[in-house]
Amino acid sequence: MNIRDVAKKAGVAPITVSRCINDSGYCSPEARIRIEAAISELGFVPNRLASGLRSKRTKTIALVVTDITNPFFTTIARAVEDTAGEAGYTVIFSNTDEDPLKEKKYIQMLLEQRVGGIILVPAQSTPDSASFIRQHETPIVILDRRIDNFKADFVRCDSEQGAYQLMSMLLSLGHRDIAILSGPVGVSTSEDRVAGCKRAISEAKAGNLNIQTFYGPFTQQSGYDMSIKVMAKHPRPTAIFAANNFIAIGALKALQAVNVRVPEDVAIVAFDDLPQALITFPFLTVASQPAYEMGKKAAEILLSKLSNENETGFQEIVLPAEIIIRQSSGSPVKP
Amino acid sequence: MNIRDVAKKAGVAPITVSRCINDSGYCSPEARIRIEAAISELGFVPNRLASGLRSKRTKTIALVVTDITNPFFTTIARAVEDTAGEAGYTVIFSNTDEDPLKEKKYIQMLLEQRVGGIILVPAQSTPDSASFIRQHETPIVILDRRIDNFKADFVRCDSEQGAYQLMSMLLSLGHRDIAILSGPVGVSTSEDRVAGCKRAISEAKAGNLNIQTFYGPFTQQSGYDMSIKVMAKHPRPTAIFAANNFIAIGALKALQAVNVRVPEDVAIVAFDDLPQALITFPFLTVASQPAYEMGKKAAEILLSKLSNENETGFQEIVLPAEIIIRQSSGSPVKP
DNA sequence: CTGTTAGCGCGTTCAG
DNA sequence: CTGAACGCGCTAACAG
Repeated sequence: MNIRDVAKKAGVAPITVSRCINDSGYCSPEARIRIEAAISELGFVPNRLASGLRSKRTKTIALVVTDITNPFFTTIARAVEDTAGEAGYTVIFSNTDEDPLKEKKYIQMLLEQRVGGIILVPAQSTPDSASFIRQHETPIVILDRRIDNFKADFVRCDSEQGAYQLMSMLLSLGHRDIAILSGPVGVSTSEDRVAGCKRAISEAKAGNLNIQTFYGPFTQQSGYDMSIKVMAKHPRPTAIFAANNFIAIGALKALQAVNVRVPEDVAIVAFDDLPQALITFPFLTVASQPAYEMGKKAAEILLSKLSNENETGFQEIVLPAEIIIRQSSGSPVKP
Repeated sequence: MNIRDVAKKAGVAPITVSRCINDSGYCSPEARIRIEAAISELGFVPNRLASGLRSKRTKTIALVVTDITNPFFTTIARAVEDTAGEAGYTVIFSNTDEDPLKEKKYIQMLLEQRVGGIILVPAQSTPDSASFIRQHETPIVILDRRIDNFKADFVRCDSEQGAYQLMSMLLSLGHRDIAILSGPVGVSTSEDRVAGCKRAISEAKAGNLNIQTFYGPFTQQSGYDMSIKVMAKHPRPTAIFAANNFIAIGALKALQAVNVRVPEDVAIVAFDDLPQALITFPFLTVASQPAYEMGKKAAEILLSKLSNENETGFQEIVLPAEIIIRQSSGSPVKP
């Protein structure tokens, strides 16, 4: 079953069917009616493989993230899918588990499928994967995390500023012994958040500051382990900055395990909010990232690259984090 | 750049390159070495569009779910991707938002792409979408929810039994006024869970039972709204059965809003657990579905259909729900 | 065990 | 504005 069968049935040439299906070129209204009738009568489904092979363009894009179980990325995935779906694109999601090897393998697969473009949350800040994509003339948008020495469209949240605000809050509440539970070294969001904290600290000019910084994966386990370690220290910190949602939850569980009250004994602030649909009692004071907008913006940029080939240079979109004050910081709650 | 270029460089025939890349047919070790050298030297990436067009098989499957923001489906997505990825398959995820029209649109797109097979969580129990897929000779595995009058491979959790156990627990704890906050009518998981409740109720043979059943979408908002309504009734229920995780969270928020304590004033049990990575203080007594195993099993069945064409009829895999007793039911917590 | 030939279904190109 | 011919890159079928 192909467009020739449809053409025969509708009494037109195959190419007319093609133009009708793809809205490329003119197709007379009466021909369109006969063609559509033939299509539904035959149950014809156009073959995008053949179409893509011939035209060297596919209506498929890919989103590569590092952890699909993190609601932050789930929300991004949804945004990308909504945006791309409206434009008639299919989205392939891939999950790298922060593993550069898995990332490389998936990118290879995506290029083999000739996806039209890729939105990449890089597992590491080296440009290998992104360069590989670009070598194959596939448009790319970098999302969430920076890649060193690589010029590209880039959508991210202002991690530095969000962390700065959270840390400033802790300092203004009088905390002097603070633990920073960061994400992994070599990931820009980790580093920006630590940098934001450091800026707040240096601007505070407070005396007797005791700031400890720990690095580990963006996981609950890591947050738990780092917190247990932290709580054994003397002097014990009176506040914790958690670099993402999973680390924060790990920290809360650890403090619960060692019978430390939040926020009475130790205050906690965190980067990344959790979706309200999943949380019964919102408790954490957070810098919330506009995940949906980030995904939407990334998809829009990619789609515009795919329609207009006019290269207008690269853009960097930086969206602000929103500070949401709740109980965990021990700070006065907004009315 | 194509396999002919590679073949020329390696001094073999194009078909030999093809056989080497796909491990189909024999390729001498020395040829393989020369071919691999040529591939990496040229930066060649095989074109799966052409391959799929010719061979009428693609290394791509699709997973269609109704709500990608629900961790239950996220976990399934991850399982499918892990399983398929190992076998060299790419997965396309689609999200229907419980909308049959969106479902139809996505399935059309997937068939156009000639995916090798589809794992479908149907938005409704009518066989339209599934029949459409089968008409196009694409293997299909139904996941989570039953489709009426349609024979197919089917992987699900035993909703009836899980609900039966939860409801039995409430009854044995002495509750007589119970509200069932169900999912939508016409979705088999909803109906099975209500049926399980009803079986427990009829077996209990308790007197003075006052059971009210409400139906609504599987969302937090619906859980909230139904709970507010329920709490205004006289006599007020002393226990709530929530048909999924989102409904349960909505119920908890509603009870909090009207100053009803859980479990002291009202006990709550729910279907679906929430991932531990997202929850600080696990509180809900639940029937937990083996989401990862469900996704894995569905993917395995689909992949086996794709490799062996030997039709051995259809299988229905029913995995048990696990009852996890926590505080919300007011029942004695397991040691 | 390897190579040759032909064609998958479509869209580009150029002619009518 | 519509149609005919060709070829995209690959592999099935068959030959050597």
